[in-house]
Amino acid sequence: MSSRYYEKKATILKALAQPTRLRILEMLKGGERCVCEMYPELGQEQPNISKHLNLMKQAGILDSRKEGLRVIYWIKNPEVLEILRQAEAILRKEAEENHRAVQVA
Amino acid sequence: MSSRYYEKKATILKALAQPTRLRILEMLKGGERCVCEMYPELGQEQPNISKHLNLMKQAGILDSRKEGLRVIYWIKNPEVLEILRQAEAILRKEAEENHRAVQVA
DNA sequence: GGAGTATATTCCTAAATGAGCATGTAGTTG
DNA sequence: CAACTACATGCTCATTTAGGAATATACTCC
Repeated sequence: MSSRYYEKKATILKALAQPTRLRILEMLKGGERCVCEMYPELGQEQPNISKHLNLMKQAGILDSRKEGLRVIYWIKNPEVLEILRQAEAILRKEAEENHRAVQVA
Repeated sequence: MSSRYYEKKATILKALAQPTRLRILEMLKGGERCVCEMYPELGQEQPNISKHLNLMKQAGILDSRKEGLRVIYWIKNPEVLEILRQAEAILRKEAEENHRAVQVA
């Protein structure tokens, strides 16, 4: 596989691998949202959230449309949800492991 | 969800979101490997590969054991493979989209 | 068309990241 | 136990990243 291939794949995963962006995705799981709804709930500056949204859009994870003054974003690829589910599964397994480790000790 | 939760989830995804590490995972798909086999094939310095391996181990993605002088690494959680598959699916969809866009233009 | 609202872009800074190089450490073998 | 092999760790540097603040742009409504 070409170097470009791995870079593109990394770009997609990198777009998911950030706490604020994971929160945004969590919100968008429930359906599309405008920026104005998201940044207050996230407790961050509007420009910061816009940048995260744009980054994910560039990575092919989100899509958006303009609606009057507002811009509505949504999750473009359902595969993203599956990736998040698998990451959660790994987290759960680790938590169980640590739990056992404590009991053994 | 707590801030810590999103950080942990991001840590797992971040561990995957890097070209060299994706290459390593590609190699480990085929079964466990020692460091000595991997770094020459990847064309990178041994310390660099060791650091990537350790990072993924800390993130709960890989596990390792010592065998004589060598250290053998393998993919600990099969969920990782599913994440990679989903990322590839997104890549394929994007490629198709771009292909259509070119034809339309 | 001017005020107001929603979003995007730019600039700046601190922190994190990835790579190479030098060195340390653990295990093997003569 | 000395030389050697396989890895890991530490240091340095260039680059990337995330956030805030200021500013620009797009759209609406009077």
